[in-house]
Amino acid sequence: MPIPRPDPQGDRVIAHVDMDCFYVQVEQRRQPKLRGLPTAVVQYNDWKGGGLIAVSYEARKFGVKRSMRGDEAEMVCPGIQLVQVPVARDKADLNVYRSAGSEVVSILSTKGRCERASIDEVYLDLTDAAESMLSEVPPEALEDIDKVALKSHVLGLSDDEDQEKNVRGWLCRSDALRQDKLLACGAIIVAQLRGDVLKETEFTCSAGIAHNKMLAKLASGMNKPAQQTIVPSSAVKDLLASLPVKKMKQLGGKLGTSLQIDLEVNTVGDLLKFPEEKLQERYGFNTGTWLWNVARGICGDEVKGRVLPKSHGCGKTFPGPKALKTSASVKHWLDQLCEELSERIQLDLDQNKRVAHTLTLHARAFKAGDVEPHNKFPSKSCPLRYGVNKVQEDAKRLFDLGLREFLGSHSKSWGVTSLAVSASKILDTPSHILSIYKYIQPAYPKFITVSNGDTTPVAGADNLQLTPILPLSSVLHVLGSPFNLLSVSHLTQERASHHITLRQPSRYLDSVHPKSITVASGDIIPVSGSADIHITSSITLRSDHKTHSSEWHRHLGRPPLNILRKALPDVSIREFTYHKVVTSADVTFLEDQPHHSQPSGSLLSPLLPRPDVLVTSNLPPPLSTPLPPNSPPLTTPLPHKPPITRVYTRHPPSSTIIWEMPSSYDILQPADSTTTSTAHPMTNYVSFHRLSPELRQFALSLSSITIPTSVQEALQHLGWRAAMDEEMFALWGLVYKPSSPPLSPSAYCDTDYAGSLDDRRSTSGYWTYFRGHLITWRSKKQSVVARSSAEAKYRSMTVVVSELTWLEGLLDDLGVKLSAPATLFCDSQAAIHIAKNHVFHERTKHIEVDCHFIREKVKLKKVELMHVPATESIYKVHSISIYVIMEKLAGVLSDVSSIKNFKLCLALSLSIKNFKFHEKLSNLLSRED
DNA sequence: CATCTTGTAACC
DNA sequence: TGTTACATT
Ligand SMILES: Nc1nc2c(ncn2[C@H]2C[C@H](O)[C@@H](COP(=O)(O)OP(=O)(O)OP(=O)(O)O)O2)c(=O)[nH]1
Ligand SMILES: [Mg+2]
Ligand SMILES: [Mg+2]
Repeated sequence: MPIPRPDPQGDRVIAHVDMDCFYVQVEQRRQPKLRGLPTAVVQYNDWKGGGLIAVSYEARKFGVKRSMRGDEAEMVCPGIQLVQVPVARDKADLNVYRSAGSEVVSILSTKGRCERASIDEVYLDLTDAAESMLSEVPPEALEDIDKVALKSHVLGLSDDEDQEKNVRGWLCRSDALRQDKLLACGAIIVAQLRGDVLKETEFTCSAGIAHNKMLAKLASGMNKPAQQTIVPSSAVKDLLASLPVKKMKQLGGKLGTSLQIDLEVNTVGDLLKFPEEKLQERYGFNTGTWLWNVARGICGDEVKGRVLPKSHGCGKTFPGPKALKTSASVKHWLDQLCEELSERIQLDLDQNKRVAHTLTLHARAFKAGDVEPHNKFPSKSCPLRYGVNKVQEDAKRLFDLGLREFLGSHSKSWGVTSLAVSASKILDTPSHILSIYKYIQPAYPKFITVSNGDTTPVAGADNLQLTPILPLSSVLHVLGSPFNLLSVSHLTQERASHHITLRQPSRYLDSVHPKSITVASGDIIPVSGSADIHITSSITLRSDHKTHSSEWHRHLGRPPLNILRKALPDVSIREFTYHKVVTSADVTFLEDQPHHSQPSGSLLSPLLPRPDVLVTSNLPPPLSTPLPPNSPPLTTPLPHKPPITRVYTRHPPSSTIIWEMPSSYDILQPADSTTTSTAHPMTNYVSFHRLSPELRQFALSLSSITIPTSVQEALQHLGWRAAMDEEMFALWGLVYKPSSPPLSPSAYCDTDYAGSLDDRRSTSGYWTYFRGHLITWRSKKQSVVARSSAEAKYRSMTVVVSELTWLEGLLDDLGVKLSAPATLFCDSQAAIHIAKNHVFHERTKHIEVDCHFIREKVKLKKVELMHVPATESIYKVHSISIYVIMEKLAGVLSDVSSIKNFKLCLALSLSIKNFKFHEKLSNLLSRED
């Protein structure tokens, strides 16, 4: 239930976007011949043709409804195309819809705060975008308005013969209320976004544009498919007066029924006559207030800036005779569910750097002979430990715990009718903890004997994570080999989610000329016509369809390209599309310990009959025909190989890297588990409680001067405002040289060594710029205890270097030739010294690897290190973490993910930090007196 | 015990 | 921490 609150600002511009018959569109994109046909997506189909969960608009005309049985749908709509939901591990696998949803979100989240409300819908807060549009290019000044926008429905606007002209008139009215003008701007922005979505994903959607979430949601459903509806304030009263209560979100269930039956309220308007107190009395304070507001079209619920899910779950029902009656069958299904869940949280970790902290088990069960089941199977939860086996083990334990409670003293037989596991309390994680492992290559043999007896050189090794697209089933163990192998097709797909740029000349060979087993590394390189295909004459392109850059960037967890484009107004950016490219040069192995098959085969699914790709130690001749310009990606499947007689077995994974986390990983635990965390997860790593006693004392002693609690508050105070201006100038003015900004990225890194005296781990942050534009930023707690501030600083530099390397790679992809090496600003001469010099103090394994990495870069002139004197005010090595301050502000600001807010927040944080620094100084001085 | 799966949020 | 409602039911 939304928190009742009066509308904070009545002129927000909120949009709700909902995909049209979403799963159907996803399937139609996969099988274009289904387009235009009556189609439905059906889940399982052995029993009565399965259940429908999405229905195309063509099929709806025949009366086909969601939740119908497949058989029934075929009766009312002969010839209906029924597409089955993918199945994995004998259960529905919704990942393809999840990632299609993410594709859409990555486009819709570019114009304002975006809340992913379900797999196919988002709320957008377009207030800022609409206001800048109104002040810069108001609709009335536009000569040409997006056709999509002209097709908007405007509630309360009388019909006209030329409806488009009519709508244009409404959108461009110069004497309209400011509120309506803002909505008009919002509608134009939404029209643009919907056009982008269609262009980039081939999906259509519908949208509602209004002043709050409730009305926007209502509107998005009023005209479907592929349309948008605007709700001006003036239309709200009439709209609600005739709206059946059940149509309103949250009133479709019991509460709505109670309104109808107990209060004889049939339309939302009918609610108007009930005083707030009456509603509160009957339905509780919060719900009562909410209802009272709903009747008036008021909804202060804010658009949360959240595009990732807060939990992952998977479950399965075992209806009727399928009920599970033995502990072994429960274990089997729990294992399946946990395997899927593990893959999904691992993917979240890889892609989003988030860690789930709670595992919950839900089940439904009955007792034999129980007619009136009086108790339910209780849900149980426990801390989540990463690793498939551990999740499985814990889930089973939770089940057994629940079962004992469910059965009580009875020892009757039972049946389980549903099982579900979920992972929740997902927190953001320091970004580079895992990346350290990338640079620690396990020792691997120089040669390997493969299944046909050949000896072949090993070109390289790598660590990979199991993911949905790189599942256990693609991991092969070769008898006699100390390594396990991956199939190239799976590996390629896996690699598609990592950006690996081929810079060095490598050997490539064609998988059409295989000779012996090994595994190739997959890669992504940009392809523009034929321009980039010169890397080798023997590349095999494998891609089912072109993948748009936006999708790659989402995979890469990167900010949208438009930020970068903004930085390059005068540079023509090459349009490009990424294709998946398979190269088969480097041998990639997984795991440094071989695993052997287990005699009891429940974990072993069918063996892969043969390896996918064969590679020889000798380069085969290059492809005789180079790929022609603009050739479409080859979709040829890998060629059929003769069966190989060697036995391959699979094994449970043990490569889950999080197991190998240093024990310091537990710093991610919330400082105080009873504290409710704020919306901003940083509080879980850096928080007031975690400060040393001295620092805590100090922070508390600052009460004499009011420290602003929000950016807004600070902006109103002249002193703070001036301080922020100064910081803003220092941060952005310093870098930005409008006359001729250098074509090279730069970055700053900062470390608060003493910011965490209690655990001696440093917090570091970085921000990267390109021509004065902030491109990426992050702050995190370092995972390793540093021995000196120089080392702490040095560590944060290695992180930012990898970020710069990425940025350079991206710019290169975009065809931007850099005019100078990237610059890394750092305030620690000592750290720069470490980076520039080959000799330095003995280090742990971790830092040796890191150091090596950064020194290579410096040597290669990829990065230039610059010392920024502390007086330049960007970096002052204070003992107060600006992240502690930022975290507090961020809690209030609620959205540090937008660049504008981030800048303001950072500037204010630095101001506060400076202030505290001076306070501390004067404290120290006075004490010395 | 045959509408399945999965996500959010409030309340306790 | 566990339960319930709602969405899409
Ligand atoms: N498993 C399951 N999935 C559902 C159910 N209802 C909807 N979904 C899935 C399939 C839908 O395509 C997707 C989005 O739901 P919507 O309510 O937005 O409906 P849909 O997009 O299909 O049609 P629409 O054009 O929005 O009316 O969510 C359901 O009852 N069970
Ligand atoms: Mg939809
Ligand atoms: Mg929807």
